[in-house]
Amino acid sequence: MKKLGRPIKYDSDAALKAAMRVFWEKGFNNTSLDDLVEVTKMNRPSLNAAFGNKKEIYIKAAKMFAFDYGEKIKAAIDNDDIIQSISNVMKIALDTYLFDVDAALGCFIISTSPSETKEEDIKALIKNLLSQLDELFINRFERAKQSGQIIETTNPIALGKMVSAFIQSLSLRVRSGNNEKELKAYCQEVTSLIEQFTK
Amino acid sequence: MKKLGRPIKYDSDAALKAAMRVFWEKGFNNTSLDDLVEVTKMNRPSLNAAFGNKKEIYIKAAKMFAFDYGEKIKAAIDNDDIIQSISNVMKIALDTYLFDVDAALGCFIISTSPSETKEEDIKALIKNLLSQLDELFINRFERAKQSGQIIETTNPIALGKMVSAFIQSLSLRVRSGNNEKELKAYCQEVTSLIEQFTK
DNA sequence: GATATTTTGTACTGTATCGCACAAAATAAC
DNA sequence: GTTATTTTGTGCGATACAGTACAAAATATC
Repeated sequence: MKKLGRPIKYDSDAALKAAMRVFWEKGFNNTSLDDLVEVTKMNRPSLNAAFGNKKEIYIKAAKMFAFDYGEKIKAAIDNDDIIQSISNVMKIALDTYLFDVDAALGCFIISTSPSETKEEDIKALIKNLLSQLDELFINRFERAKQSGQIIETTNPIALGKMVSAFIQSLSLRVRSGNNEKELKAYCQEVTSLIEQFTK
Repeated sequence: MKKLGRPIKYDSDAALKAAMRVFWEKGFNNTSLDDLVEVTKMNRPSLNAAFGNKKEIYIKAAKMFAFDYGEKIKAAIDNDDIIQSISNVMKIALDTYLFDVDAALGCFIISTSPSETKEEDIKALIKNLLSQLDELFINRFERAKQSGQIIETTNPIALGKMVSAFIQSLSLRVRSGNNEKELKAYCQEVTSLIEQFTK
């Protein structure tokens, strides 16, 4: 059954993706509604009807990023060998942060949210991201310890938070303009360090 | 010899500190010149004459933060015992990031610069901070290895970048609203992890 | 074909903002 | 005391921006 009234012209999902891309590059404040109108190919009232005001669009974009990113990380971490698992994660993170050839944007949230922490709901985005990353890696290292891949004296929680920190630092390194060669070497160093904890 | 003309009313150093405080809390874009006028107790033309335009004020504030922070870290790292050394650094970092009781602002640069990377000179602030932190910790771990405190098979570079990453993550954790208890526990975990690399 | 309903597109309103102009004030030099 | 010089303080001008009002357009229902 079709909807009454004039049909919608825009592709809601593609529009949000495009909005995400601008926010990701320019941040919340440096992105204007005019920018959003341009990249989404929507007009201002439609933007508002579809996603709410500017802050609400930003938050929807951030959540979209976090969800997609989370799915990719979960897929990458799913490997029985702990070293391969972490190595895959670092690779996916770097791919995501580099986004495409021209744009080295880092993590959407780490790059754009901390300057907006006056807004409690934006502040919460960071906290959620960090705790999700922590939990993901901690679980993975607990599994690795149970399967005997990690030496007994190490704390899976500490290891998990270590990888979490490395991945956050990677975002900053990407965003601040490190070149791809440096970044790949960095990921390699992380993996090597974790090998020290394996049997 | 006194200067010609009407005497300057403001305290240049105190004004820049006050400006730094606002930028630190609100970020570059959410801080208005009116805010700066208010906290510095200077008028707009004086602000401009003393520090340049808004972006130049921000950069001067960021450099002031980085310098002061660097000095504090260098003082804290100066301890013959590597564990005590890193423990001191984490404590100083947390103190700096918490700033005072009411304000949990994180690192000035990590909290406010990444959203402004369209400006190359602001982007450079991040890169400089990260490489300074890296270098500081790498040097420290190299010394620790030479003095036989660190086990031979570990790479001082990897350890240095690990602490660097932890300290950056700490900033994000502070900024996103983790409470002091959680944060202190986090610092403790970092220290414990490093003990795994000591003899 | 007429009517109701929903989206579109334009244009506007009100506000916040930055940087600067200009005269008054305060001091040193003469 | 007069003049030159520098800072102060007020206020302006120009711009950018977010959100919305309103009429036109496009479709479903009757």
